Amino acid sequence: MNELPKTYDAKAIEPKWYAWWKDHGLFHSDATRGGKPYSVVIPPPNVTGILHMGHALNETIQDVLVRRRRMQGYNTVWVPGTDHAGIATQNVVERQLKKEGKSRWDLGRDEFLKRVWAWREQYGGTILRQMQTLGISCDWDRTRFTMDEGLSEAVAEVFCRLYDKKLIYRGEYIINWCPRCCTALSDEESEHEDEEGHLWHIRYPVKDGRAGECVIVATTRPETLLGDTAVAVNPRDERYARFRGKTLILPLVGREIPLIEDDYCDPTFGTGAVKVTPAHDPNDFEMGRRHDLPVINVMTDDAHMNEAAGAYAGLDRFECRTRIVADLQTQGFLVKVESHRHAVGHCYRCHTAVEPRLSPQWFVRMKPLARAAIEAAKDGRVRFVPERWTKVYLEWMENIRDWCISRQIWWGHRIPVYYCDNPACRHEWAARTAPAECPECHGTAFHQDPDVLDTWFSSWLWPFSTFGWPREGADLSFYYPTTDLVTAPDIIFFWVARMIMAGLEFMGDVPFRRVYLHGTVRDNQGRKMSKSLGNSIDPLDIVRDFSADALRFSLVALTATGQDVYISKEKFELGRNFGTKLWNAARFMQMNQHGAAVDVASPVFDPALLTPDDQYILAQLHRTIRACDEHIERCRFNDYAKAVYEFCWHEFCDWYVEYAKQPLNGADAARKAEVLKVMNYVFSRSLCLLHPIMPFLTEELWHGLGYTTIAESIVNAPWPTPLDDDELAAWGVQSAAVAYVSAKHAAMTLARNLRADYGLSPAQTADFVLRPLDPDTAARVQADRADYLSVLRAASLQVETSYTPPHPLPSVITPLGTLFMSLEGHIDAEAEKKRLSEQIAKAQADILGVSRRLDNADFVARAPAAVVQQVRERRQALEEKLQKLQTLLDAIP
RNA sequence: GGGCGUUUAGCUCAGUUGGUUAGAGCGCGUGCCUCACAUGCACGAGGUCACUGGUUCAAGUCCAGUAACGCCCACCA
Repeated sequence: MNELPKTYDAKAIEPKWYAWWKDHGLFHSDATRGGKPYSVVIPPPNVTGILHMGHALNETIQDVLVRRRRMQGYNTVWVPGTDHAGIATQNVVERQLKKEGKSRWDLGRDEFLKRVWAWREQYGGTILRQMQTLGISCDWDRTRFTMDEGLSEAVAEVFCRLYDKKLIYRGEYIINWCPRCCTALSDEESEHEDEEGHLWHIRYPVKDGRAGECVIVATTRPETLLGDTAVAVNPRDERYARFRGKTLILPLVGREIPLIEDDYCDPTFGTGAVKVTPAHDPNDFEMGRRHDLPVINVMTDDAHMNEAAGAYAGLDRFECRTRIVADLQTQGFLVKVESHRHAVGHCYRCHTAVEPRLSPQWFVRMKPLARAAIEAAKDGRVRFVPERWTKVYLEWMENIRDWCISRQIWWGHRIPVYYCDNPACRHEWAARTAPAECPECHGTAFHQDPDVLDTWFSSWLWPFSTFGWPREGADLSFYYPTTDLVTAPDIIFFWVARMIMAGLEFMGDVPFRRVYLHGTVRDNQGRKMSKSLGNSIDPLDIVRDFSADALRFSLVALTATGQDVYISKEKFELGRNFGTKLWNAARFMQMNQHGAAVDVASPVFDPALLTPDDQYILAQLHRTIRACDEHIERCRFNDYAKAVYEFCWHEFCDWYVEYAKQPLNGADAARKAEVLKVMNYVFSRSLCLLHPIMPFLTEELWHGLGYTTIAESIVNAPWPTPLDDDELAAWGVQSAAVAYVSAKHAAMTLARNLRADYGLSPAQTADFVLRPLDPDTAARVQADRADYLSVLRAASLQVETSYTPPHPLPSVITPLGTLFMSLEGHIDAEAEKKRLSEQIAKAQADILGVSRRLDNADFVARAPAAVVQQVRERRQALEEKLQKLQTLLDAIP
């Protein structure tokens, strides 16, 4: 047992313990050891990611759950890893290339991929290292990457199974296209944002019509008119009845296009006439199909106008828009411009405005997969916390659309589909491993699909691919399904929902039993933390300036279940100060036991030596253990943190340690030993309760105070078991001790106030033994703060009624009574009579109010018995108080 | 256009299945460098629980409506 230094040096201690934990394999998991499984997979951060507050919150919560289960003796596994993050990572490396003046095309596919892997080798471990400074207890031996061999095997397996079941198909549809990343996106990857745009009203002349005869259409994207192949109106729209079957002339282009009728058109919006551009709008595409319209794509991959745009070819889409509007204006086609607020999709990776575009892509048919996933949420096999997310999940599931899974990038799992190049064969097939020949014609001339899969196509397998699927094994059968998933709600569709579908489809069971969705970390103004806003707080800065424990404690304590949390740097003082407090409490204990061994593993208390204060702290400890268990079970982590905080600080340090100073400095060796026993028992269990939130500090104190007799590391120390009142009574802990101490506290407060306010000497108030006051002082008290008298009476009543000493105790009642009487002897009889009368009136009114409730048959019949009992007790207390007041009043001459 | 969340002390927020006198941290005021801790100790001030109506013996809590702020979803050009 080394002496603890005066200050806690987190910067040295935290890395020390983390290395020690890893060296001792304390986070290692082994399915073959059996027991009750508790398993969690981390939401894999992007391999390009750097640690931010969201990660810190997310991972701290998981660590709390995992560490507690480990202490409870579960066979615990927590799988860490990273996601290859297709587009994001490719973007990073492309930016790097750009600095060298090159593009990925200059390198070619193979060379480029080598560069990405090299990048990943060099920087890909960054976030994992950063995560370790938080102290999280993942089993690092299991670290996975979504492009590891095994996980890639899982991806190919899943693709082929779905392909064979015809749940994967290829087709030409309008998809969300990011012109900057040059790839298709899924619907979820296109983020809608309201923008202040315009609605341009454009005149489309009627062919061979009367002079000036035209149909006016309204559009938000005038540049797409170059690809128009029709104008549509609602068949019931009388305004356009006379144009039925006519042909219109496309402005600026001169192309002849038909006027068609389609129910899609809403006569109340705009002019009721819609320009139809099948290659650039999903609705227009559908209309084009219904009416067999030609499809004209007018844009290139990077959203410039192509040859089909004629004179506008080569222009950027927005430049083109400006030009088109100007030309329409000068040529008299522009009728008017309205401002118009509408939602525009943006790429979730680079925020470029998405261009709806006709393109051949791969899709997963989702409805068949969704069915089981809907059931699983409805029948509770998967539970969401907070529960409201169930509805959000179901809403999405029930309206699910097919998932566009192909991406026109290079970094990712390449689509395992092959095309035979033999012109006579042209066979297409999916294969788990690279084929040697075409299975149809046995030719060796074939090529693989150039696209890669959406990065989420590997993430949705994470809960079982990380345990070795598709291969069978002890890990998979023992740890799957995982127990809890902890994540933020923004990936509920991207990831959570899809994992549930994949788990049910490929494993036949849900991937996790419970999903806890925590809030978003925001800055003090409620804005999302982001680099561009410059408002982000780097968790590593907090670790440096405070400590990882302080970071963790503050985050957990400030985050109410599922609510967003607003953070500023000062808020981490909460955790730091708490850590300091505990550190000092430990130092105090160490100073007082002088290296003596204290039995903390299984102490036996002597009921004859336990004072009410000892009993009180023991009772409160067990109350706290119970509260912690309950709060963690219900994902109320802030309540859990506050329960430990409140107990350790205000009950243990402020009350018990202060109380203990007397016996510790006293001559009674037996008492002293007993107090140390109580203290160490309480403190060691408190450290256990706190360990899931503050792992480093608790480990340091565990060793510093010699608690290694319980367990070599607090990581494996047994989680405390709460004792109920009967069990505590067997130890000599009376439940009435709690009432006694709260009354004593009230009495002490009064005594201190009197001392402070009226200059009473310590001798007069020490141990509550008050000498009779001299008349002058008593008069001053009376004149200044007469209300003390009534407070004193209330306190003395409380003491008298709330505690029956189990054995002789330093009396609280008698000294208070002495104090009371000493003041009583020097009061103005008339004023006191008036005061007492007022008090009596108040008490009577209170009794009346309480009685009214008790006289109410409905209340007695319908309120819970415990509540009625409470009210009865209150009435009785009030009546006793009234009686005492009456006695006092009568005593005044 | 749908759905959800929030509104409680000067600030940031807790408040569980309705139940005795609505809590915490920070800040503020007063007194303390008391031999674990000034990153501290003790005491204290501060609240018509957004508004309106309803249900109930009882409402911060449940219901309906209103307002403000925020978030998510959505193929009205």
